[in-house]
Amino acid sequence: METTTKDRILNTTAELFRRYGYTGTGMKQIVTEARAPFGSVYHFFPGGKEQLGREVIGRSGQMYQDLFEAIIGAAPDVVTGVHDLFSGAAEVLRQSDYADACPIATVALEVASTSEPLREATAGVFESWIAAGTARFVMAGVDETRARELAILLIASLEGAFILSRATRTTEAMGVARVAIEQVVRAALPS
Amino acid sequence: METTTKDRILNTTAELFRRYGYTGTGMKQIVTEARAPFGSVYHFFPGGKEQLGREVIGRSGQMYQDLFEAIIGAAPDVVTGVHDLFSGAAEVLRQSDYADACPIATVALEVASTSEPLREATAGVFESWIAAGTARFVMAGVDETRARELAILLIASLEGAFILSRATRTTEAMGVARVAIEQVVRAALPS
DNA sequence: TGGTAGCTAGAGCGATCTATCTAGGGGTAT
DNA sequence: ATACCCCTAGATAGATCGCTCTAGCTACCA
Repeated sequence: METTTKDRILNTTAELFRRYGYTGTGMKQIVTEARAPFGSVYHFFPGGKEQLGREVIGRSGQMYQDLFEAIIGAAPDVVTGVHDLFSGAAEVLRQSDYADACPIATVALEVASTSEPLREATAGVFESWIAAGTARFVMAGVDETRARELAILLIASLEGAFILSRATRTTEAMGVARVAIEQVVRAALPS
Repeated sequence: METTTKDRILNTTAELFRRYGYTGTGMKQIVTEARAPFGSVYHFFPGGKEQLGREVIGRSGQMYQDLFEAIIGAAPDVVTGVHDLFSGAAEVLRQSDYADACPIATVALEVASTSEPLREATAGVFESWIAAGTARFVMAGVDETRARELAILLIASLEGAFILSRATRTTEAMGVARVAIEQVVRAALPS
């Protein structure tokens, strides 16, 4: 696992973006942390920091989508799945001393008005998360339109709870969001 | 209005933070945009960028809280107030070409793991927003514990919807969050 | 009129930023 | 062995970062 230099660069950059954001993460910092030679970064990513950013955003987005689907897939029903999702997020926050939250949100807010390619990359991730969530709710018997609304609400609440939790160093918001979304989802399921 | 140099610096910095974040905003950029001499920034804020950041966070937090209270205060009931709040946010997003969202969220995510004083400043803002929201729901007849949960859920959903809206350049998430929170609040009110 | 405080004004310092450059190592194919 | 290519390696350029410094302007008071 992670034997190649390129993989080390991608993984390290993803972790640094999650904690310090896009502008807050330097190329020097990336190569140092990844134990990679400086020249290798521009060999693998000739488009520079922006190209590296695009690939990291896409990769992190896919990895988190896989994680979401694994968590919800392992649960006996979709309400329990939602519960496990928020509980898992709270657990990661606590274990990382409130450093590791969503790998996309920070970058998304930073680049929304500065880099159109990066903004599109974050939008693509959110769209695919929404699509995945919609599919899961449809599978549980919710009609398409309502399913998409539930998916958007779930993701928005999760992201918002991440912000409040990281700022206050508390999982209170994550717990509140969990209970609320559980109830909304339960009410939307066919009886 | 905004006659003094100090006020111009504070207002300009607040606007730049909202669009480009904390690390993405430079001191040179601030003085240029504010048409202020460079020395004045360090005259008024001897603590440098961090002190300026703290004051801007506190000020923006207070201004937005006043705005929230004005919007909700002008509404005939609290559900309509919630409606107007989300609608207003969507309107500002559209009018600013999805540049102007929450002035605190971007900075909060950026500094959470890099500057403890700034992190505390953002936490203080969120706490006071939660307190204000809680008070409003209590006034509408909701018991204290549930009122705080509603306030947290409201703020988290709003912040999350800001992220999705800015990234996708759509107000869909803001609309979905609006309807959902309206219903949750309505259900929590005494009948 | 001279002194003082508050603010303006911007040159410039050291550090750090992203990115480019050249040079060389190491494996594979011929 | 030789040629070739992928990748390593890091010095360094040029711009920008936050910040410090000195000097001067303006208004008010003695």
